[in-house]
Amino acid sequence: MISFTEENYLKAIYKLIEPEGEAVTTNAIAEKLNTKAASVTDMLKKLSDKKLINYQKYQGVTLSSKGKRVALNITRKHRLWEMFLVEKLNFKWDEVHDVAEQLEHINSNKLIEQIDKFLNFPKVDPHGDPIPDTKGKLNVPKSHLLSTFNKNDVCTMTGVVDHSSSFLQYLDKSGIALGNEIKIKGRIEFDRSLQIIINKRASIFISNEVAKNILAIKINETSHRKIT
Amino acid sequence: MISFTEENYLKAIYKLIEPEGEAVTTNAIAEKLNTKAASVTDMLKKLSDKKLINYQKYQGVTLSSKGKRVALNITRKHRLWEMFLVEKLNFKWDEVHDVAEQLEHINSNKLIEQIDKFLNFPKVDPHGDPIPDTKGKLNVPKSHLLSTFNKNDVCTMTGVVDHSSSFLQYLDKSGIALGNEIKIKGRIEFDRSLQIIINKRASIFISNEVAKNILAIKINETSHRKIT
DNA sequence: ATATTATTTTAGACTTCTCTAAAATAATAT
DNA sequence: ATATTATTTTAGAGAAGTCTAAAATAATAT
Repeated sequence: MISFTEENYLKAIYKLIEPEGEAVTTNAIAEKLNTKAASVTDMLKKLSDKKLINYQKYQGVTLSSKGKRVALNITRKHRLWEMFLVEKLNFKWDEVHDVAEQLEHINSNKLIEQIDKFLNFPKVDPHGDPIPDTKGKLNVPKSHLLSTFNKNDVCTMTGVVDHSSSFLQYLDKSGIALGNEIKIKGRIEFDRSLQIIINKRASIFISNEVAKNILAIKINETSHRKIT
Repeated sequence: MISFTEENYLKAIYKLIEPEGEAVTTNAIAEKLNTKAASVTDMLKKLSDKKLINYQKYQGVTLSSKGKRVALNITRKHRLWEMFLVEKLNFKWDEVHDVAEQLEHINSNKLIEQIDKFLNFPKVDPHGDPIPDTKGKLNVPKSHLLSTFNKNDVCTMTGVVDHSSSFLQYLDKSGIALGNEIKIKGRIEFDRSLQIIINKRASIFISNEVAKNILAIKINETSHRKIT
């Protein structure tokens, strides 16, 4: 049996490992879960005893395959519930996180599979994050930061990096949404802000900071992206 | 803040009080929650300190108005979730209880109000139990045990007393469902079983034990019920 | 009315998860 | 290479909820 708290630790560890694949530190986990390093160490021992993580004192943590399966399953439930809230219950994409955080711990296979079916088996959640399948497979083309595209590139917005309500609400106000076509009109050298055209109509400026938090996939073939 | 466990105690107390309105004993609560009397006593002190119940040593428990409000709110959530599972996710009425038991503790006003709206504001759950409104009001005509009706009475089935899957599955097999018209054809003196006609078509026999677990409302005006 | 039985409460201990403070280890700076 | 700093772990204790065994109270039977 895996407790509510253990599930949260595994999910946090998964999220911290995901981007780079490197072992995660005690402090990083403590910060993510708003708890103290000492509490984390206690829990790491427990998770290690249960073979859910690979852990050696002072050496950081990775997930075992068993732990990864659990983490992906919670992520699957979280993202399906977010989708449900937005698609069926009129929630906005900046309102779903806290509720999904609770719903993800509901334990019923039939329930989550029926939700999946009810939503017609979505591949991504309302923020564009991929929904793992029952086996934990993620099957979505890889996106890139909008900040790495070049002048005249045309792309489709596929996701966000920052999930905070303030950022999501800013995007709403600016008329930037998942699925939009975004064309890079140019970059202002002064502050590295980008001029973009949304859906061939609205032309707006976004800061480089914003561009670094938008994910997209290129449509045309003008040239290659550069690192920022 | 009311914990998960406290919510469960309040709900259990509410359910035990409901039928007769009498103070509830420590042992009754312990049995309902599959726990020990000593644990119950501890929790009763805590709930009493929080003014959620009226409790004096050895004298049994009733709910305070605050406690009743909490209990009704959980009941509301439980029954709305049951309805959701049956109406939208293809659950059978004998499958919903355990999942709803988890879902009822999800804390989000917006969520439960949207579920209510999504279901078009149902008045009763899949077992015919009334769903309290946001204020805790129950607004459904009072039903009676099928065992208390008389020969030639015609009634509509409105609910069940026993909620066990085995009983619900028995009703399914016998073709007895909520909303059915039931006519009392007669009573067999030998074992007090009833012969009934369902929806003017199927004629079957049910034991008095079964009749005591079916709730109904009379349609015609033949005569008056007697106690069993 | 008192003895017996049943119920309820108290006392003390255990589990899970948390914390603070101190000790141990690792990383960094000169 | 060693001193300083930062990170991590250990030790010990607290809160919530549970348990068993024993004590206190209430109910019942004669």
